[in-house]
Amino acid sequence: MARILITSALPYINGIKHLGTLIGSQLPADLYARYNRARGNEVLFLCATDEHGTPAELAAAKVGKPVEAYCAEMHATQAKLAEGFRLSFDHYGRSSSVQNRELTQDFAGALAANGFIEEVSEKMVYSNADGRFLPDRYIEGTCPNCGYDKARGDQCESCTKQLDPTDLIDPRSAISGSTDLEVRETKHLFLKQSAMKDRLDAWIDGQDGWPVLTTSIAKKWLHDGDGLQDRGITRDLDWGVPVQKGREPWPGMEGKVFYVWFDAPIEYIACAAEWAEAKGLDDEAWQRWWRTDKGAEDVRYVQFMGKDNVPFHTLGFPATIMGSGQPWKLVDYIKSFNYLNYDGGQFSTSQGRGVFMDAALEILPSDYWRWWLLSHAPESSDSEFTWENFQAGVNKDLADVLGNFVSRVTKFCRSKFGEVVPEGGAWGEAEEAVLTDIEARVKTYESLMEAMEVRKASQELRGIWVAGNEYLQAAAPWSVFKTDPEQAAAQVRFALNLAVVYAGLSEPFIPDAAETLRGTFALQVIDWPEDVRATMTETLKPGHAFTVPDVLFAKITDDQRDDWQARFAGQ
RNA sequence: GGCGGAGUAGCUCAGUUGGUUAGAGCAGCGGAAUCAUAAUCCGCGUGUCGGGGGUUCAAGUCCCUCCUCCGCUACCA
Repeated sequence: MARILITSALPYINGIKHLGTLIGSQLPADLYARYNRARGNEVLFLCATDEHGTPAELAAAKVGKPVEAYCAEMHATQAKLAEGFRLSFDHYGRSSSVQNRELTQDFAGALAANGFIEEVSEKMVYSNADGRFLPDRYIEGTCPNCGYDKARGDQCESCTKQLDPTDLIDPRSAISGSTDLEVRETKHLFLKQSAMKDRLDAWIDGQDGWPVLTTSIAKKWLHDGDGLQDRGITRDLDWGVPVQKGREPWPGMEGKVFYVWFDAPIEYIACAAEWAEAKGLDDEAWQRWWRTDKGAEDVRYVQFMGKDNVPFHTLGFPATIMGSGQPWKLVDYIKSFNYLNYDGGQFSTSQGRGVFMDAALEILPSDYWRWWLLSHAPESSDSEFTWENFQAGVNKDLADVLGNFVSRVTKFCRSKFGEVVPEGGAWGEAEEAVLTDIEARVKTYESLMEAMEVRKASQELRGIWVAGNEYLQAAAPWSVFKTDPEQAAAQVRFALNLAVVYAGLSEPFIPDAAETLRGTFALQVIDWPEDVRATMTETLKPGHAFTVPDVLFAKITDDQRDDWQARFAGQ
């Protein structure tokens, strides 16, 4: 039994995430976690909210709440939505946890002790009206290049020229609009990533079979320009992990916090500690997942994330671990995703454009979203959500192919034999042929799931569903029944057991439907069909009672589709 | 500007290290069946594989060049 540690990129706390975020990390991570559990592997699946930083402070201020309270509320909201989408986290933690605070401070202390921390004095823009230092992009002004009057301090969106905040003409705070700005000297800690460049480079080179997207982004950062740059890991903010050298104060860094991208990945580790605490387990319980000196040597660690997160997971976090000199587990495989676009453009939080997690669950059950998103996961390039494609995909795959298969066989059985698995007859060549076909397909499906080929796995699963309809069409028990009821009984028995196999195979994609089928067939549990033939012969035996289910997946109508398309268009 | 990804049938996409007449699903057309959510099953695809040039016995697949779309570009996360 393998041990697999799975983490999904941490969703940021400042609001409800859209479907692109969901398919970019959490959903495929959940698919992989569910699959591995079903195959009997020991899984620890972790995710958490990323809570620190300026955007959280601003979002809290906007609704007039203390940032701690705001984060607590939003965490609860996101946790509830995650549950709604059936994301099977073993623990959904918070980067603001005590565990993460201490671990982050410990890492910084270890890095400093090993000479990987440098103190650098910088000039930053300070807003007197806001009472805070402003990150570059929170400074607005007129672009010296093109005259655009809403250029940001990091880049002008109009002419795309990269800027320094001091380049801007008539700079003002993007938060308050105040022009009472000044440049102040401030000291920050930098992580000397450049000193670990060769080590990181060799580590990336040593990885086998990582997605091109993952390695190409890492390589770009390693070799672009002057190579990997050192990175500031502290900020002049109130909300974050206070800068400390382990348990000791850090002279000269009073009042500063660590940068979110320093403490957020560490939360992957801290989250395991939170999990242990929540479960009433001791430290060894989580350390065996994370400390290679305490049992994590044989753990396979897989991370899921969108492409924007790749640099921090391939370079920043590994540098933090390597530089600590401590035996923490490094990631074994990074599955990265491109972006999901919405109906010809991008999802936009500010414009309310696209479908967000809360709205999605209000209009349709999670299985619909899970199936369509996973079967269209942006693996090789950005992909696009359109209502037409969504409607067509869901109706065809879930309602027509899978749902209707279950419906036709259970209803036919009820009308001829009652709500009980019929006895009599025996399987013949036709059934043998289908069995052989399904067995081969299941093997393919399993290897695709293991390779995290999400789209291809969904296609193979669909093919397995189609095989059931093909069988029924060819066997035609409704015709056979007229002359040979026993033979028809055997055919129906075969098809009913096929539905059980489908429930097991489909659970990672559509857990609610799998659960419905479990109830339908009055089974305690539906396991993964390790041996399809055995499952088919030993699960639903003659005389086993079942209940004809309601429609498994109602179809999306054209009216609904048009209505939603208009509703989520934004602006 | 730099870097990366993509450009294959009306739509969404597959196409291993170059090798038989370039594939799948959806949509469309024809047929079968009528158990089923008018649901299923079978059959039907002459597409300049973005343009051009090159290497090769052979290129969607390698090289060069150009075009288009998208992303990233390190202080939003």
